[in-house]
Amino acid sequence: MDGTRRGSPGEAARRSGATVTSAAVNSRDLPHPARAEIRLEGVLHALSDPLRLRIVRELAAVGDELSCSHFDLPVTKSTTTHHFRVLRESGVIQQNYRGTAKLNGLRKDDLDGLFPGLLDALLGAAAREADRLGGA
Amino acid sequence: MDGTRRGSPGEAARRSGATVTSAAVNSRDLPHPARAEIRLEGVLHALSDPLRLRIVRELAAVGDELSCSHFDLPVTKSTTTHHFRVLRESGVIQQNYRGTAKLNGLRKDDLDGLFPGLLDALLGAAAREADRLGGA
DNA sequence: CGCTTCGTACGATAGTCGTCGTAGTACGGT
DNA sequence: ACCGTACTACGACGACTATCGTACGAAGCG
Repeated sequence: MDGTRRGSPGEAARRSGATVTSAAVNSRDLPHPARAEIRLEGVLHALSDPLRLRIVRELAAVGDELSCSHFDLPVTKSTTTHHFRVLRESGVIQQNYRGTAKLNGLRKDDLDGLFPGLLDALLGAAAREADRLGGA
Repeated sequence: MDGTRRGSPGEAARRSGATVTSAAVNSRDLPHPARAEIRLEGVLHALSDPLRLRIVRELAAVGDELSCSHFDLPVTKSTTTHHFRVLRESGVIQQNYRGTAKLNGLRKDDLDGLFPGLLDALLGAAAREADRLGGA
């Protein structure tokens, strides 16, 4: 599977919103791929994991940013961090530190810009499958 | 990643559609997952490999069944077989022996039935990305 | 029948992935 | 200053994956 070298430091240091409410504490910056850096294969791979798909679905349902600790996943903290990192590095979500918490938000605009209709189709498919399998 | 252990030989030996275009020479039968057995995560995982995505794209573009040897992939025969198997076992394609050749066809009906709009969105996204990246 | 073509099966190997535990860093409250 | 909370980093481990090479089976053609 090739590999989106995560090493490259600089770049992609822009926050979209600027968080005007308070002082915008961006002491720690996290490396995000720029929109043009997002690869379809990476997105599909990120979403091919049940845990990650679940995270994305919840994020989409809420429509807002959620902290990592908000999710009640059946894995340890380390693993959770790992999954969020995969999602961030593939360009599916964006993460910003907010004090001690880290807020995760879907990069819906970027995804829709690159692949119109894909995210909705994916989310719809996931909802359908959850309904189909969970409808016991 | 768990799930779908392919190791077990027997099992899942049902063809769903049967899709009998012609005389259907089914001397050697290949195990396909039934429509209800297809899992979104499996499909996404299958499509997250560049080689396999390319195969599916070509299959969709032609709209017909193609033999394995039709594809000119930068890997050996063994690896090609492997990729086609992953695609078949995830429910993305169906394979039928036709004399010495093996015809591969997209399971568009099943996929559309399970996840309406997903395949088209995926194909569209792949086309867009190919255009974006290959537009050098 | 022998030979070629098409594809499979069976290792083998190197790399990636998901998972964990432990230790560590950053921020905020008391 | 101290401690708790939130998340990370690193190392490890087992499982899976992509790739290969070689050997094999099945269908068709001379």
